[in-house]
Parts: sequence; structure tokens; C-alpha cells
Amino acid sequence: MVGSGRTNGYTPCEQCPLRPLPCLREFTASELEFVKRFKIDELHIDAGVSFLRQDTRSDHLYTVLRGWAFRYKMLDDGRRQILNFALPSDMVGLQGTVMEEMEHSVEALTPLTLCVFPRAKLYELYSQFPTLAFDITWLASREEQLIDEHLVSLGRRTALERTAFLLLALYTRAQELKLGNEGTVQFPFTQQHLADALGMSLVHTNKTLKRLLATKAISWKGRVFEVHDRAALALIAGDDVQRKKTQRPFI
Amino acid sequence: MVGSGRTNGYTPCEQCPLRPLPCLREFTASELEFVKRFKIDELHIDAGVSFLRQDTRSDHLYTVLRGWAFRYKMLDDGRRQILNFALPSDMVGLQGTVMEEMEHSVEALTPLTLCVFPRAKLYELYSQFPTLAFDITWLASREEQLIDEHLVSLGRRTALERTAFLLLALYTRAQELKLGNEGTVQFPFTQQHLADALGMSLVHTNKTLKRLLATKAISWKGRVFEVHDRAALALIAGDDVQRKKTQRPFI
DNA sequence: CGGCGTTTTGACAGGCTTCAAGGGCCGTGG
DNA sequence: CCACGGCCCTTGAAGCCTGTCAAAACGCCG
Repeated sequence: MVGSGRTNGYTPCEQCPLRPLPCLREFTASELEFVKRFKIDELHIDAGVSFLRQDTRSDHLYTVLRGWAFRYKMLDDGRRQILNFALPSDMVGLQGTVMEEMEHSVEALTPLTLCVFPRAKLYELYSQFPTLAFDITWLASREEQLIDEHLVSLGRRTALERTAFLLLALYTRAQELKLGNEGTVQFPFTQQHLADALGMSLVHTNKTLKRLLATKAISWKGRVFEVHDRAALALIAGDDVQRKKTQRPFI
Repeated sequence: MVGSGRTNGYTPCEQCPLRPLPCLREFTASELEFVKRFKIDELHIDAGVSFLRQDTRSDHLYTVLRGWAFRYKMLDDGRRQILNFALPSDMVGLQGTVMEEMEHSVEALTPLTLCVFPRAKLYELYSQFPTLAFDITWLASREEQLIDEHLVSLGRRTALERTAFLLLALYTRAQELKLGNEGTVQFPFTQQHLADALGMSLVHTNKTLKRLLATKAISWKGRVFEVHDRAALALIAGDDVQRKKTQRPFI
């Protein structure tokens, strides 16, 4: 019930569509050569499938090549909290590689393409490519930052603020990755997903969203999200996510 | 207004009081020798002082040797969210070393002793001691796990559940570190701290705490916290934190 | 056209915040 | 030795915010 992973079409690292992005650093030749060997497979996951699961051990480490996913935790009675969203270039499953067992699950939100790396070769990476090791630390640290911000939202921001904040953050990340056009991004999630991320009920999420739409700062029809007035949205969110640089600095 | 850092009494790494703890792995001789050189100072911070600050860049990386601290973020209008607590053996300031600027602040909750490591030598660590590099990744990943769990609390747990959960988690961590006696730990924070961690108002925190005390599962007088019925507390929390192993596995 | 998942809306109850004020403890200073 | 001030803990009351329940409208696909 987990995988559904067909392995069709394979993307060689030299032609990785992500590397040219300005928000990612460039590899040296030897790094590229190593990563190419490190990547042992490419997985295609259907939307709606959880490919990593709570209380399970994982032998692999993944990187999102195409599509959206989200990390989440479930309580026994069915309550769900979405921790954050994973977009192309994000790493998932590091925790399973580092700890005994996964403490959360990860589900594909759209058809998803993953690069697969074996846990077993991680030591080789750490010992031979300290710069790549540092990249992993950097990725983990940046993800923690996002979660910190999310935690502030759930703890201290009002429903309207936190909704604006999350939408703005997702929009910004999607734009950095060149998903969508100017002012417009395809958001693949439902209001239920949003509610589970925001820690609110579906009904209240819907009503909050309506208030937000009433400001004309954004629109969200079908699955297309559009920002009309970024400054206004940032004002409601109480903080603009824009300023943050995300390129990894030199160690 | 920041530091107040006197440098009295210095703890050589060979005599580090933390290393013998069963929840920490042992160093090899060469690792120990490197860490000893890596540690360039020891800082003593007064309770109530924020020694790392939001929007600031840090040249140092710290490890808590003695005392309690907490990571937090402030919003412009003064709302505060405590992200998590740092206890002995925890690392703080990695983010400032890895990213451009700190996105959060860290404040001493008690008189605090920190080991100081220079950001500048981090590359040396990564290139010469991959196992230590992996330790850093591991620490970052474990901290993320704690925050994930906290996020679930704020998003999906009731006031009573989340209060029980946080207290149980802090109690468990403190016990692992051999702070306090059987059943008893000295908690150095006020109800206001607890409220800011739980994302609730002070008044409601107080009333929730009262309900929790009424169950007789715990008591908390003065600054002394005591667990009388761990199973009952875990039941209210909805999840027992106990099972989780925290020793770093082999890479 | 019918069915199902998603979005919307309204009504109501209860949880949580805010405002306000009193009490306890402790260190300082008269 | 006692009075005072500051910090923290408690408690009550009022009202908003948010969750729950219920039902209808919408849109997409077979």
C-alpha cells in the first residue's frame, strides 16, 4: 500500500532541471560526479500516497525533483497536523536516516518524482565530501527555520495573520523555484490541507479565507492562487518572508 | 546589554560532566582531542539575558554545559513564542552559523555555562571529522523532531493535552540528563514562560495547570516539579515520550 | 444525469483571551 | 523589625474567537 513506485524516465544529474535555479548553489565537478553515483533511483509517486510513514524505518533519503509533498503527523484519534510542505529541491526522510524511526509521515500532494539515495552511503558522503555534508546540515537547519516560523503562527498569530503568512510563504517559495507565472501559482492542496497546516477547523479556515479574499490582496479560484497586492498581504501576515536569502553561504 | 560574560572557571573537555551520561555517545581519542581545540572559551551568562538575538549574525556556536535556556521569537507588537528549551548537551546558535542571520533569540533561564566554538573552524570539523559533522546533523535533526511534536501540540492538542505533553517531555529530558532526583525536577521557568511556549494566555495556562494538578498526576510547588503518576500524565498527554531513544546511532 | 469530494453558509456552544483585582512571597530599605 | 515594592500566582466576569453540527451549493468525472 505504500509505494506504487514505477521507475520510468530517469533524469541524469547533469541535466537536473533544478541546478540552474539561482536559489541553489552550483556543484563542483567532483561533487556532481559523486551525487550522480549517490543517486540510485528515481521514484514516481501518485498523488495522495504516503511514501514515508510514522514509526517506520527508512533506508533511503529522498530529494523532491518534481511535485509537491507534505510532512505530517497523526494523533491516535485521527487529528492531523501538517508540519510543512516539501517542494522541488527539498530533502525528505533525513530524519529516518538519522534516527531509529520516522516520527512523521510524508505524502505526495501531486504526482511526485523523487531522487533516491541510500542511507548506507551517507558515511561515504560525510567522509569524502564535507561540503555536501554541510549542505545537508544547511538544509536541515533551513527546514527548522521554516517550522519555527510556523510554530509562531500557530502559537501567537491570529487566524487571519497565520493564513496570510502561510499563503505568502508558500507563494514565495514556489516563485523562487519558478513554478507558476508572474503573480500566479498552481496550489495543489485543498482547504482541508490548509486547515490541517494552520491548526484550525475546516469551517473556520474557509471563513478566514473568505475574509482574506475580501481584501482583494489575493484570489484563489480553482487551484490557482494569485497575489494582487503583495505588500497588503505581507501587512496582514505581519511579516514579509521576502527578505530572507535562501542560498547556502560558504562554510 | 547583551553579554555579561565573565570567564571564570574552565572545564576541560576530558572532565566534561556530560560525557559520561548514557544518553550521549563516547568520543574517540582523536575526536576528543579535536573538540578540545575547537572549544575556544567558556561563557557564563546571567539568568534573563538573551545572548543570541534575532536579526543578528553570530560568529560562534554554543553548547550548553550547565543550566537552562530557551529559544524564542518575538513579533513586532510584543507577542512572544517560545520555540523550545535548551538543556545541557544541547547545541544553540547553529542557525546563526549556517544561515546569514539568526531568525530567533536565545535567553538564559538560569545562570548558564556555555562552551564556545568558532564558526570559522567549522569547515575544519566537517573536513577532518565526518563523524562529528554527522553529530551536528543529528543534533539538528533531533531538535527538529522536538519542534515537530510541539507544532502538533499547538495545532491539534487541547490546552490540557498540550500542557501535560510539554511538562512530561521536559521532565523526561531533565531526568535523562540526571538533573533532579527520582520523580522530582527543579523547573526554572514561570507560568508566563509556559504560556509563551504553549501558545496560550497566562490566565488560561494557570487554569489549565490547576486542572492538571487536580488529577494528582503531578505537583508543582515553588519551582519543584514532581511526577506522581507518569502513566496518568502520559494518558492525558495522549502520547508517551518515553519510548524515544535519543542516543545517536552509527552512521 | 448522478455521485462524490470540495467549498460555503448558518446557528450554537464552549474554549480561550482580555480585563481587573486580590493574595503570597521575598528582598530592600527605613 | 516592619513597611514597601516587585514579581508571580490566583480568581472572577464578560465577550470574542473558534470548533462542532448540519445542510446546501458547486464542480468535476464517469
